[in-house]
Amino acid sequence: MKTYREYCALAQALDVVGERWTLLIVRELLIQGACRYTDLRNGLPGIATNLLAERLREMEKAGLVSREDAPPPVATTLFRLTKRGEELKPVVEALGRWGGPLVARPIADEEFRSHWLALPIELHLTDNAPHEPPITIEVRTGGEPMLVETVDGRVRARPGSSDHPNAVVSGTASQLLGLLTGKIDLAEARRRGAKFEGDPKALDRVQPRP
Amino acid sequence: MKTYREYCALAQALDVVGERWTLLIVRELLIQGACRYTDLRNGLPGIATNLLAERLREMEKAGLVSREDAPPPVATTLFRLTKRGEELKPVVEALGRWGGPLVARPIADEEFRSHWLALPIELHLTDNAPHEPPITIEVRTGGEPMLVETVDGRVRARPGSSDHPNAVVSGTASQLLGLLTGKIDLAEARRRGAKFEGDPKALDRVQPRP
DNA sequence: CAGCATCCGCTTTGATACTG
DNA sequence: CAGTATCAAAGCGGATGCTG
Repeated sequence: MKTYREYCALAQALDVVGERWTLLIVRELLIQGACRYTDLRNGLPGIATNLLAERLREMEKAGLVSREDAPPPVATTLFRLTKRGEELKPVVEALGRWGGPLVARPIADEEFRSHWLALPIELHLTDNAPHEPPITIEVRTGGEPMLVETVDGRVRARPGSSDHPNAVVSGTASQLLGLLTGKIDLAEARRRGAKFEGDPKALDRVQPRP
Repeated sequence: MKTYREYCALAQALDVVGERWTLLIVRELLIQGACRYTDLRNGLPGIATNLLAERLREMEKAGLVSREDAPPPVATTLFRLTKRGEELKPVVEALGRWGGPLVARPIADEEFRSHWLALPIELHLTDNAPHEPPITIEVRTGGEPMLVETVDGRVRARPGSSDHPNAVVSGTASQLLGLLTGKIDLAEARRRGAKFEGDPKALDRVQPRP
């Protein structure tokens, strides 16, 4: 990217992360941790492969990303955020918060990956009873299932499933997003076609209090 | 900008504000309030005039900016952030904070406008004695002077000068930035060529406490 | 198959000139 | 002052091919 050539922290930040795709690559690495090239491509529908390679090189040079060889038997390259790269989390969160209203609607003709739910979940959900025993909700939509867990008074989301979750929800991305962020209640979510099994109190536990 | 077509708040936010120049236009309007076209051009060195016009049109359509005719006798068009546009402040602050380390060095061959100091000043400075009478520091560098004031326990910065400031500092952008954000002390700033007149306690009042 | 590099057509940007 | 018009250069997207 052509630099703005301004002595201004904002402009210099944009010189580094303002190019197309860069912050979405950061999103993938924040959510998924260390990623293979192919994992990144799957999480970034529409990116041209040469652009992904170029961005990763630039981000490595800028100190945002490090490249490491996975130990045998995997023997593949892993990309990981550096400390400096992780520090972009507040930027991603601020943008995600601002963009929240833009996805408060049914999903249109857009791509979706279930692990993207991790962002709004960790942004909007809270543990309303941090001293109770932890709970787990399994969230199923589209591809891989996600686990929503209370831990240390925070709500965490990660790919995976559980043998004994307190509840299991499934539905479209917008149904689950609306339900989890408390924009709609369980009855409304069911009316719209979402499925919920297990303890409704688990949902109350993490939905943001109005 | 081509949209990412992802059902993700971050991607949708970037669809709106991710294009080149857009967040810098937001910076100008956040710092300066309502601006004429020419004011914006002056605060965005290097922008092509057709791009500025195009971005303003897009931002108006996206609901970030409104256009109003200034009352006589000025009779010019003013651009102003809408409520939705103002809500980008946390995004600009997060990026500015992340970019801070990138300008913790002498100014190189880069453009600088004194009003850009408002961002780091309001971001890093605090009123360390909110119950004392308010103070004012005049900051002179490059073009127009800036005023740094304590008000309601916060530190505010705006273009302008004062008849009886508690102190007046002048120097290069990097000297003033280093001094105000407490990265260097007064003696060091003077050693590097900055001038300071008035009450050194005014500086102590607002420099961030380590 | 994972991890790219190359090529090509299209879009966006930047610089300059010009206008009501 | 507040833009529009024009055009070259750079960036992007898509397809394809190469290498360990």
